[in-house]
Amino acid sequence: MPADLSTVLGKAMAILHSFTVHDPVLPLAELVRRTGLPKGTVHRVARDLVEHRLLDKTPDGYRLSGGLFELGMRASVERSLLEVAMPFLQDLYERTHETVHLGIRDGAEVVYLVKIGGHRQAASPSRTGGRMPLHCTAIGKVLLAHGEPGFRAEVLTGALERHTPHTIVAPGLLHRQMGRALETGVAFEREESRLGLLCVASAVLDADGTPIAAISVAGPVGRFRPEAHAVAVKAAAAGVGSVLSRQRGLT
Amino acid sequence: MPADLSTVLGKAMAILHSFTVHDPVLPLAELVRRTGLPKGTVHRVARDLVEHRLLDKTPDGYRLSGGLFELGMRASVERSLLEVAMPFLQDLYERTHETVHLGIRDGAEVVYLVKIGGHRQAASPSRTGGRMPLHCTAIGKVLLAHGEPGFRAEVLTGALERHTPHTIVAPGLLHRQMGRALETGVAFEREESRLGLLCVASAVLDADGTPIAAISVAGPVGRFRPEAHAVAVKAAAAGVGSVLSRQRGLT
DNA sequence: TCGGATCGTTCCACTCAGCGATACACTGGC
DNA sequence: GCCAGTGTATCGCTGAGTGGAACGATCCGA
Repeated sequence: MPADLSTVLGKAMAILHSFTVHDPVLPLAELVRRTGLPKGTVHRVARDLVEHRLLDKTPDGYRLSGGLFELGMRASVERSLLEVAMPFLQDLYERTHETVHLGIRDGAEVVYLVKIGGHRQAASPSRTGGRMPLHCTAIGKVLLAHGEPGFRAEVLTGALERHTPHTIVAPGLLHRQMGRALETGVAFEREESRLGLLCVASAVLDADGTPIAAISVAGPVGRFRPEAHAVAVKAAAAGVGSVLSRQRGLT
Repeated sequence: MPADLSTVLGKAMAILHSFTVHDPVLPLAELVRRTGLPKGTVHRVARDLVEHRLLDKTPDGYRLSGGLFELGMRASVERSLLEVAMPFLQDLYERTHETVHLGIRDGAEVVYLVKIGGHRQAASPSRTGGRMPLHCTAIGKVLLAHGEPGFRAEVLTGALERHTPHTIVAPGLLHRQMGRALETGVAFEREESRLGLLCVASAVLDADGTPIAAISVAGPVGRFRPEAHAVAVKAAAAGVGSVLSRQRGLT
C-alpha cells in the first residue's frame, strides 16, 4: 500500500492518495504528516502537481483538481462501459425510482462507475468511483458467482470482513447464494453492507459468459422490496451485455 | 500545452495526455512519437505508471487505467457538485427524455461533469469530462452571461472559432444574447456547435449570484423545441443552486 | 503584550534517481 | 533470407531532485 517514496512519482502518488472523500482539502502540514515526507519536499512536489493541474491550491490547503477529473474520465474501459450502459441505467431508474448502480470488479472489491438516484435515496455507503468488498454487496456477489470458480473459492476462504450484524461471513452460506444467483441471474443483499439497505443485482455478461460489470438497484428497508425489481435489473444487464458484445463483434 | 519534459512529472503527464478519446490504447512506439521522448525513457516511465495504477498494459499497448478514474472521482469540487445535482438532473431527464448536461466553466471553455441520455439521444459533441468553447454552447453562453463583465468582454473580443455555419462569431450578436439570457434566465443554442443540435441552458447560481455551473437540455432539430423546456431547466438549476447555498451556509 | 507553537516558504550543497545512447530479441511482411 | 518495425535490457554519467535548516507569518493562551 505505501508507495515507493524514493521516486518522484511515488511521492506524487502518495500526496494524491492522501486525499479521501472525508478530507477533500488538506493543508501542507497535514500532507507532510500523512506521507511522512520532509516538508520541503512536499512543498515542491505539491507545487509541481498544481502546475500540472492535478492539485488546486486554496487559501486553506490543497485539493484534488479538476484536471484529475478530466483525465480520469478518459480511462477507456470505464468510459465506454459507462456510455453504453447509461441509457439502460436511466430506464431502470425511471422504472424503479430507487438508487441505481453500475459496478465492475477489481481485485476482491467492487468499483462503482456510477450511482444515480433521486432526492429521497437510501443512505448507502457507495459512491461513484468508490470501493466496497465483494462479499457484502449484491453487485459483488453476482460478479463473484459468474467469475472463475478458483477465484471465488479464494475470496470465500479469505477474510470475510463483517460490516453489519447481517454481513454473511460463513463461506458455505455465501457459496449457496452464489449457486442460486447463477440459476436465477440475480443476487440479493439484505443489510449486509449497511443497516437499513437492501439491494438486487444482475451481471452484465460478455458473449462468452465472462462477467464485465453488474447493475444493481438499492433501497431502504420498509418500502423497498428487492424481489420486485429482479426482472427489471436482469433486463437492464442483459441489454447492456447485448449492445456490448455486438459492438465488440464488429470492431 | 507541451509540459516540461525535463522533470519526471512532466514526462509522466506528457504520456498520460497522449491518450485521447479517439486513441484509447497506444503502443509504446506511438507514445514515443507523441511525446518526443527517447524510447528507453518512455518505457521506464510507463512501467512506473503501470505500477501506480495510472496505466494498464495490454497486449497491444498501454491505456489509461481504472486507478485514474477512481482518483479523478475524488476531485472534491466536481464530485460534490455532481452529488447535489444528480437528483435534479434525473428529474429533468425524466420530464424531457432528452440529453441532459451539467457543466462548469474553466478558462474559456465548458467542462462537462456529466451527460445523461436515453437510447435515442441526439448526436452531440459533448462527453463527460470533455470540453467545448464557451461561445458556441448554451451552457457556455449562460455562464458567460452571468460571469464577470470584464471576462465576458475578453472572450467576446477574442477569437470566436467557427464550428458550424450557424456558429455566432459576431461579438455584438453574442452580447445581445447574453443580455437576453440575464433577463430570461436561459440561453439557447441552435446548431452552433453541431449541425442538427439544439440546446437550452440555465445557470446554477450561488447565494450572491456567482455562477457555479449550468444545466442544459439538448435535442435534435425536428422533434425538439428548446423553448418548451426553458422552465424545467430553469427550475432544475434553481433547485441545485438553493441546495448548494444552503449547505454552504451551515458549514 | 509577549512567548511559544505551528504554519508556509525559501535556500543550497550533496547525491543518487533518472537519464538516454546503445545493444539485443522478437515479430511479421516481402 | 532480409529488413523495418516493434518491445526489452544494460550501464556509466550527471543534473534534477533532495531534505535539513533557517526564515517569516499567523495564531493562540498566558
